[in-house]
Amino acid sequence: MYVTAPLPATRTQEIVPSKPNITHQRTMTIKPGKHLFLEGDPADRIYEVASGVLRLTRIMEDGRRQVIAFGYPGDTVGFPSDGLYHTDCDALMPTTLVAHRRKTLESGEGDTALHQRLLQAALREISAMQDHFMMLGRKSSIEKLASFLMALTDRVGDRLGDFDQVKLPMTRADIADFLGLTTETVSRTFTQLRKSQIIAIDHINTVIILKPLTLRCIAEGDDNI
Amino acid sequence: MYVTAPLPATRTQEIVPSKPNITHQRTMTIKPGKHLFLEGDPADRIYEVASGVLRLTRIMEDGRRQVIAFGYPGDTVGFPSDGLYHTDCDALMPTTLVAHRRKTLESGEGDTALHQRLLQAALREISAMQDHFMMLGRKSSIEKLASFLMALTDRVGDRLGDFDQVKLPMTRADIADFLGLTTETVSRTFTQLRKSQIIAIDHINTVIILKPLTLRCIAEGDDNI
DNA sequence: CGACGCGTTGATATGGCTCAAGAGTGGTGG
DNA sequence: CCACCACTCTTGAGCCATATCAACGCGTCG
Repeated sequence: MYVTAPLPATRTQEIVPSKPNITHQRTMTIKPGKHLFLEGDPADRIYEVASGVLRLTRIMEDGRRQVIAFGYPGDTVGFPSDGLYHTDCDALMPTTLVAHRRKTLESGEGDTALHQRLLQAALREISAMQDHFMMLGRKSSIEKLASFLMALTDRVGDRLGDFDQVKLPMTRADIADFLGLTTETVSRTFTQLRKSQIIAIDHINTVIILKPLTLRCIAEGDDNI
Repeated sequence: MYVTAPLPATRTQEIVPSKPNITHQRTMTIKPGKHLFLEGDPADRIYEVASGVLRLTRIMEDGRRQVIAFGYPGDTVGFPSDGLYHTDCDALMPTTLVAHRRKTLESGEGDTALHQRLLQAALREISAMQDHFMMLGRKSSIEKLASFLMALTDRVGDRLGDFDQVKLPMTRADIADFLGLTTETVSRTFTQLRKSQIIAIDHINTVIILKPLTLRCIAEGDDNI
């Protein structure tokens, strides 16, 4: 049903260590389309994204897909539960990661400061997911897309004169599966925002936010523009 | 819009300490309808539910509500992010709690075993929320309700001869706001499951699962009954 | 050049929402 | 003990937002 087919599992063998000769290997690179881990894999590592973008997904047997999150630089992915990963994770572009032992999070042995950082990342993750709930459960398609664009712009947007600009490394299908919509609805909603002069679209994957305040109002559900 | 109005804030003053004379107060009781904390409150405590049921909610300005989770015995609520709570929390019935200092989770000073337990609870929470995402974003109303009933039955159901039985301490509106539906749709879906002889309903708030396997299939999206 | 993947747009279908009415259910006070 | 009231739940009718099905354009790659 969903265009983006579950890819055949190509995993760790595809990960290219950046500094192959150091004993305590921690930094690595992953190529677009390659999986960092799959749902059900033993979760021995937790990863901090240094550059690039990751995609965390869950897939039902019949192919329905939910994008749980996109992992941007500064994000931490791969939190274990019962020692396993509970999502698939792959890269949307060449992505560099710093890997940490699961023990660093779970027992705190060794690097206390790192343990703290990973723990805080887990707590932020819980908070971010709560936002996402409201979006999935209670917002209209235009509110969903506006929320998504605002969140991404706040996080990784660029100032462009009077406007904001944000690059979208993911496909419309990814956005749809993140927001609980179809690609068609996402596309129509982009068009609607574009025709309302709230955004402009440059080469499909770059969005210019012409009216950030208006977009934020839409995201919050202020229907009186 | 939603029937259950945001209640006036009645908070900690309503919490009844069970053992008022002990210095290191940790166990407490909260009455139905009373708030344990509100979104934006400083998050100085993390709570383990010992008995009863809590409700974690988020509310938009226009009244749209999302139930983030129900807190059953064994669950931990109140994970802080930036030192604040990010949901409201109130009780659906008389509920007893064990309170822990935020520091116990964050710094791990003192009780290492407890620190471990709270950390694991946070990781389980992340995993549980990922399930919830799939439900909110990609499931039909009947799949949502079936998932909800199965999860609750697995967690707190009773064996009743050949059947399973589960009590629902929350209203239809709560279930609707948890599943991203309306009360009418929840009610109609209950009726549909009842007419299909998959469940029976006893006094509104007790559900008997007549065909657990069928219900589980529906929850997973196996449409071929 | 042809094939494919992705995005857009159009036409139509439909699942869940909205609005409305009525049927339990429980609590309260006379 | 009953009458009343407030609240929740259920059911019906109609509608609307989004899904579905389909066609096509565009860019990329072999």
